[in-house]
Amino acid sequence: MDITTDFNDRTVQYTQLLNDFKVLLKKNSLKFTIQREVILETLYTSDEHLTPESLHRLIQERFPNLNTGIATIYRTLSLLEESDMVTSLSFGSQGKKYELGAKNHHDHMICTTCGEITEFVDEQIEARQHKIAQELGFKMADHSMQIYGTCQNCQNK
Amino acid sequence: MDITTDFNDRTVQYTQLLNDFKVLLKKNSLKFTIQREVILETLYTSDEHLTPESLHRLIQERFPNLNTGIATIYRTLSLLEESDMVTSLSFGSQGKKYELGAKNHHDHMICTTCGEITEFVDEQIEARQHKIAQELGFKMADHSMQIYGTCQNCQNK
DNA sequence: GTCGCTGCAAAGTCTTTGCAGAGAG
DNA sequence: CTCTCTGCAAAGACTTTGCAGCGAC
Repeated sequence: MDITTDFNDRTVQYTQLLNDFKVLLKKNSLKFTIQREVILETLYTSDEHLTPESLHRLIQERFPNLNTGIATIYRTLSLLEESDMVTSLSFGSQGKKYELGAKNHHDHMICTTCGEITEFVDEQIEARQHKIAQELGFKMADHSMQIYGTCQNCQNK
Repeated sequence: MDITTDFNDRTVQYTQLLNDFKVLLKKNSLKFTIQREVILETLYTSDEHLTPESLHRLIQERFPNLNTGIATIYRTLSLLEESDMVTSLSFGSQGKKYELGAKNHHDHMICTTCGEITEFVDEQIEARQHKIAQELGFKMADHSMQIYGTCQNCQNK
């Protein structure tokens, strides 16, 4: 794949995302602040699934003079989750982790030894899920699937 | 199906479960107490997915003179979860819910309006999950899948 | 200028822990 | 008898909230 194209795609995607966010804010008479942008941007930049705390730490590192409070992280994550711009994932005692929902839909394979999360999608499963919801009379809004196990790395240790 | 057989099946199942629990305790030099039995038995009896708090309330109602403390509920649930006798399910801000793992494996369809949980199993999905784990080099230990939506009841309101 | 937003610290909630007496093995 | 359990209350961890000043619009 051509690198320039790839870069452009990524840029366009973030611009798009940021724009969606601004529209969302305006629609609800909310304000676009530097803290909110930084949170969205950091979620976008990071490939990790972040806890409120790790997101906070990351933002403090990247923008030390902004001095963002943890309360703002919580408030913004709630806002983003309510608006379906981010989704959260919680498992075990490791707490709640957040990721941008704007990325393509995918499921998660979680290593219970090291905590690593691998993403995947399977069309067959997606199709069955829709069918099952229909059969049970549910109006399906969303779904999540996690497979737990030991990753290749940890198996070798 | 014959009712007597059904009753026997259920009885045997619980006896079996209780026995597994006793073996587990003995193996770890832990003691079999009335509180632990009551917790296991209440989990078995209840068809619901219980939070520590609702389990506690239920036990207080069923055995008022036992005066079981919430700390014991937490301690026993952790013990049971570590030993894979119960599994937990967490979603949204509604906290963590527990269910006996001894029941047959199944996935969950969750109504985000009323919180109702419906169980289901789909062989095709089960099979694909194993295949995917294998392809990604994971040694699969467990998995969970949730479909979120609106149940028939809530759609009609 | 107005009104929502932010950081701070205090307050909540949920869960875990220390302890002294009770109870299982 | 010994050593684990239990209930209680205190401590912790995580999250939310009230407030006064700040900043977007």
